[in-house]
Amino acid sequence: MNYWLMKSEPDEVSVDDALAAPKSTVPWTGVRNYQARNFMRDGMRVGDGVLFYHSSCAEPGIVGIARVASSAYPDPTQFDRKSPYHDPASKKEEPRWLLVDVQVVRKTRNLTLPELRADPELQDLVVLRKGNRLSITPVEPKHWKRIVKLLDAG
DNA sequence: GCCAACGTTGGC
DNA sequence: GCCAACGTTGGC
Repeated sequence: MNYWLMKSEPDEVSVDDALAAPKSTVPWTGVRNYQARNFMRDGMRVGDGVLFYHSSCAEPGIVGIARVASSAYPDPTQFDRKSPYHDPASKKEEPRWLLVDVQVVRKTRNLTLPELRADPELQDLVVLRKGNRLSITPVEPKHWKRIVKLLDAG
């Protein structure tokens, strides 16, 4: 079992939006970065733990615990001309972009970015690295445990 | 809105 | 294959 942190802009899909969806599950559309795609394609398994992170918002931070709910499959928005994620270079028979379904297990308090940065045990969390822009990053088990502990501590 | 950091594109 | 120009991310 692996662990991941996945960023979503709450203006697009917030943790509340995901909770309100059928089975609290949303397709993780719009990933257009090869490294992030490869994590979904090659690294993720159903049941993997996911930290649901809100980015590009007033208070960035971890706002929920989720799980990987499907294996990787083609992201339909790449073929949708009206979608901002449309990729005219991608072919149906050879899709360039993939996604997984993500199921929210529980909403948590917002464990904010400053709190994460302030924790000595999370110094080398991938998402905290300078210049990191990847929307999907692996999370080490020790970091997962620490973060869950911080979330439970309220 | 600014801008640092990084990824992608395309001319050569 | 190099690398300058450009585009995007995302915190502030």
